Amino acid sequence: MEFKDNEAIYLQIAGYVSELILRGKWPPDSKIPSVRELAGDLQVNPNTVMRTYELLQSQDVLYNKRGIGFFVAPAAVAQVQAARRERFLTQELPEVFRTMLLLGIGLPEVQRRYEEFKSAHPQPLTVPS
Amino acid sequence: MEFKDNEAIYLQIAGYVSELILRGKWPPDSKIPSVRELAGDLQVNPNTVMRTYELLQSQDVLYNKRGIGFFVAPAAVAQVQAARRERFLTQELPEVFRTMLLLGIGLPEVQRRYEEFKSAHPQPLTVPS
Amino acid sequence: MEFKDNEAIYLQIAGYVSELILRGKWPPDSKIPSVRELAGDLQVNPNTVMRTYELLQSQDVLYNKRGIGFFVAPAAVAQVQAARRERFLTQELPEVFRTMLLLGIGLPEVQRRYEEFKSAHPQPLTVPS
Amino acid sequence: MEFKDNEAIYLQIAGYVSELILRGKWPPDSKIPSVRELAGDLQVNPNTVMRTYELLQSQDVLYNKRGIGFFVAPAAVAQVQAARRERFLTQELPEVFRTMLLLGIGLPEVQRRYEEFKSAHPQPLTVPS
DNA sequence: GTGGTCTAGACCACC
DNA sequence: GTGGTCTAGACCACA
Repeated sequence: MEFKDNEAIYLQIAGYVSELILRGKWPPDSKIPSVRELAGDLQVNPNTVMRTYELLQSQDVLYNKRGIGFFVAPAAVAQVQAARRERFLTQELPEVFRTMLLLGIGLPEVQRRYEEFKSAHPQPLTVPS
Repeated sequence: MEFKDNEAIYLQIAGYVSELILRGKWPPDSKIPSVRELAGDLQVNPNTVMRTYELLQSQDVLYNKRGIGFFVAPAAVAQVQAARRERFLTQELPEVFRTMLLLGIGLPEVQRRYEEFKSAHPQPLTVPS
Repeated sequence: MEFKDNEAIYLQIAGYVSELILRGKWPPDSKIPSVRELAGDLQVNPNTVMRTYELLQSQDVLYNKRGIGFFVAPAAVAQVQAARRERFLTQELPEVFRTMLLLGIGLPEVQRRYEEFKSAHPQPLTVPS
Repeated sequence: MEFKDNEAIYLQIAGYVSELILRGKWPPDSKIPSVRELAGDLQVNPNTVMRTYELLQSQDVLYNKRGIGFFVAPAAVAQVQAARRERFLTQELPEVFRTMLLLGIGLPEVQRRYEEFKSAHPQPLTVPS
């Protein structure tokens, strides 16, 4: 995994973990990789992963069994999805619209690129049924 | 001007200045406010504005005449616009599409909100003729 | 390290750092002294060193790992050397030639002094094998 | 005349004036352009030219007749030439040698370029007899 | 520990 | 008046 330079690594990992949960790769109540394991995989300091897990725990996305590990909270999917959706619709989309108007990019152009994008990324982003 | 807490002030000012240039409020080759002046207006330390101007100068958005002040680079508008557009189309839009697919939000929903947004923000983003 | 009075300290430090890299004292991908450490060694304010590192980072001579420190960019040597060579051959040398013609100083004189210089400065400028 | 950004304009003008004197374009005891005139030609603030003239006057390169103008000092040529030569041999040349060793550029290469330079710039740099 | 940002204040050269 | 540099000191997020 590559990390961008303008966002804290532990937040980028939080996004990564959230997405795995959202896509069902890490199902509810399943044990997720230990701090050290994930840290090794991602080539980061264990403290950093710890921070991610603590954050997600405080958001009720993960829970923790002492001495055993971290687990996906049952309501995590709904929880994450709702939060993500909220932010997308109220924060990100308006910002996108602002930029479109500023640059003179219209909906048709966006639409075109959307179709393009979809055909390039068939269905890897949905939850396997 | 209010500043967000999660982005460096000098970068927010850079965005602010860039947008003024992009909208034609500060035309090419015109002198822009002095470091101290803008600092006073924005209620920040002159060093902070200085940092913004240095950044924009290194990006060929501003240039400088010794002892006189900072000026808008002639190619700044095109430069800024091209860079902004490039980033939007190749970085931001795909990220938006990813999120849409992830959250199951379709184009119609986006379209609806886009119209809503446009009617709420008439034409404050274009250059006055 | 002594600093000249007619050039900004942070630029002199940049030259100093570049030369250490060029000579292989600070190899590619190696961690360089922290901002505070170098500042202490050179007896300057940390902000000043910070400025140097930022400059060199913007020139792709250094890169940075969050919370860890600054590192020599792998391509730094080639990068620095190429830029330095280019400037020397296209900017500095012609200026020297101009001066020579203006003052009536010929190549033999220069050659003589060059040999003199070399014997006074054995090989302190090459990379130790 | 174009000005570099890394040297004070009044110093660049001083170099320009010195060279004209050195080449005999402005002979000893001749009146040189007024401050305003030269400022107009060079597109700079008269204060800046004034500063140049004051500097050169303090170096006995120019002298001044109140209400009439500035004149080339009789000993100016010798004076300028000596100072220029001194600086070239003791400051500039050693620096050039340092760079050559650092970059691995030998005398033959320099010699080659010197001949090239000379043939490209026939004799425009000598004093007309 | 690391970098990153900001402030306050100073001094300077320059136009 | 302008920018440019430097210091001292503070606070913060991050690894």
